[in-house]
Amino acid sequence: MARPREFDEQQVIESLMKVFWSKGYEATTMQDLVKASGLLKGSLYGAFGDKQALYLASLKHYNSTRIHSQVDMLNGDGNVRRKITRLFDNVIDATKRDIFAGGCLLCNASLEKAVSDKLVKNEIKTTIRRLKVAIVDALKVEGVNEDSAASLAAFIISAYFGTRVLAKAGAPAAMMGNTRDHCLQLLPKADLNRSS
Amino acid sequence: MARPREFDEQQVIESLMKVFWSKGYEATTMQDLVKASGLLKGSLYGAFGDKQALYLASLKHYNSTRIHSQVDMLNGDGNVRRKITRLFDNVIDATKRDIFAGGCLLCNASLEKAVSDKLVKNEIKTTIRRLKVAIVDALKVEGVNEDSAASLAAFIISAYFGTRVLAKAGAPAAMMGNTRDHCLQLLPKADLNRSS
DNA sequence: TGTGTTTTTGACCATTTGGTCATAAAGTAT
DNA sequence: ATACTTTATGACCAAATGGTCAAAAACACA
Repeated sequence: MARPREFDEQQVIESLMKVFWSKGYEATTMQDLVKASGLLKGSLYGAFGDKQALYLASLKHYNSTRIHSQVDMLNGDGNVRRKITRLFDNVIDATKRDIFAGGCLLCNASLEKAVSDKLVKNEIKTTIRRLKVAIVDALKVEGVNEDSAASLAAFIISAYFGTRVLAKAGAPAAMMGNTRDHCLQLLPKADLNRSS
Repeated sequence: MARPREFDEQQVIESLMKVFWSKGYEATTMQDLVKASGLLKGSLYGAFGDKQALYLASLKHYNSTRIHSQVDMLNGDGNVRRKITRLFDNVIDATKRDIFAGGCLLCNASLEKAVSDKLVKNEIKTTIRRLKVAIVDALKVEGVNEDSAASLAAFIISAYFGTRVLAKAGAPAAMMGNTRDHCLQLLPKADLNRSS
């Protein structure tokens, strides 16, 4: 048909995302994105669109690679206690591994772009809804009724997001474990009927 | 001695703060600040310093006018349950009154500037510490031991910050009340000994 | 009234910003 | 080969950015 792309789209988006992740939308310049991606400005615009589109694509990429893995875990096997534990521990582990100071791009986007960019807000709401549904379902499996599950899931997400904010504000790593343990306290205890 | 200031410093800072509050640091231009304050660029620089200094001053003003009132309330009379209830309800009420979409400047600063600006990070940490100490003290009054109180206070702040993020991401107003109620579940029940 | 000091003013600046576009290059299909 | 279509390239742009500065203005004090 015509001249083919010389770059891998996913790979480029991953590199763009890292910039937005660590610097935020406004503090990121097209120069930063050009340098990080290895492409030239014209190619970036041609392939993805303007800066807002690049950000939206980056956020979607973040959600589908970083958040969706958590959703899959929540939808997988295991009891709720184990799942919520892993929800936090996955972040704790990642924090210990990297020195990366970007925090959670989903939270960052919520505070920096949700109000000013409708498409971003929509992507955020959809992703949070997915997270919530996964937690609700995991709770219902253990016999928690619909309303309690919905209420509890929203609360856990609040606590989860809050820790990501506090962590970026310089809170010690132990704080995240502390928050995790308090969330566990609110969950139904292991089903003793089933283990007997 | 010399020519006196023609403006009220607190009043100007209040107007600057509102801009940073609603737009964030990077998205705010000196033009925005000039328009909002009524001063000219030269006066702003002469009186406060550069943009970073304006932001830091705005954040400190936010903390001393918006957060410190919460700290005072926590340090005042009443049992913990009532205090934590009011901690959330004050925000819920303010949200219902204003259509203002700035969220919490302390949270915004945590995600946008804590990593890149040491002075901002310090101000944030100091303010959060004050919040935490106030909650810890309120808990200790009710007989909660030091360690439990510290752990619980940190958790409540996580939940509190998390709701502010979710709210800005478009969560319904009821979510904040839901988070409040779950926090209350973790608190010691009203001291029945004392009421008998 | 005159002197000294600080503020106010707005013109000015280099640099950077996000974004465009004509051209060249690189493929594919005939 | 040739024509056609898409991509890559980098020069280019108007506008906006944060920040400066010399001059004028406004006060306090002697």
